[in-house]
Amino acid sequence: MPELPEVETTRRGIAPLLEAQRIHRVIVREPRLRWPVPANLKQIKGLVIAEVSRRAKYLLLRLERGTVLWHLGMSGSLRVVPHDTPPQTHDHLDIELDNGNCLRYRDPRRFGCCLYTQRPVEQHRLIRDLGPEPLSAAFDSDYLYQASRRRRIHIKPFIMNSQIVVGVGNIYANEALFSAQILPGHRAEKLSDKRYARLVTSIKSVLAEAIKYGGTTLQDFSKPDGKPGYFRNRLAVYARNGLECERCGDRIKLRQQAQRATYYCTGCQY
DNA sequence: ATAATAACCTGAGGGC
DNA sequence: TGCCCTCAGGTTATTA
Repeated sequence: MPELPEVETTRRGIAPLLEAQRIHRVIVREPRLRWPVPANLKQIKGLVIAEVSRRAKYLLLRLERGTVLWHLGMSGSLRVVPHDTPPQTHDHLDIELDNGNCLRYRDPRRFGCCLYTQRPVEQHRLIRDLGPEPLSAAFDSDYLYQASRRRRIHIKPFIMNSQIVVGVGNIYANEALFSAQILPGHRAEKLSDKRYARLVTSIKSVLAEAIKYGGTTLQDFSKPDGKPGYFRNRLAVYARNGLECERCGDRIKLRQQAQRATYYCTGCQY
């Protein structure tokens, strides 16, 4: 499900309800996630949540001691509800707070994970080798151009590689390449520095715009308040195959690329 | 080292 | 109504 805008939308929704709150207890109904929910998660009982931050698509609950790393996988979502709210199917995990609320995790496909580490989270194996944040100054055209040299991989899976840049999933890779007018099947090494400058600008603007609209709701995703994200109405190519391109009027095409649906316009992407 | 593929899961939707 | 097939927002592990 969630790409960076959906995770950031989730973070903004739950942070004010969690920060400065003390954890009352942890309830694990289904430990079989992407990685099994570890026994040490129970150790967070009694700790105060200092800050809810984000790195890539990971939500980080920074506690007074240690950090909870939370990934929503393809179908995960988080909401804050009164702790006596009856859990529904696929509500796998609750973090109850002293104030009577609980942070509830739902994830039908169980591709997400919830881990706890007391070591500096930057050194965690899931975090350590990640590329720069796409909305940071470190992600610029010079960086991306240099990273692309002697890379024969197609540009679309290249920008979806979290070691190159984080947070760009299938929806926004399609949208950013359309915005930059770059065909997704080009080899990364073939594109000029000038075209990378356009691509970097497009990635930043598409992600920032999607955050502004609260993310994209296709099926599972909803914001922590239960409402959908409205960026779906602003998608230019994703899930629009056969429809007219808003820029040139050609029909949007669909093909498979690295096992993912790729939407593009041969009229104006080149 | 890099790139392509398989795998992990459940649910929704379409065709018959 | 039900069965079978395909597909879905991610990432890691395995293979070439």
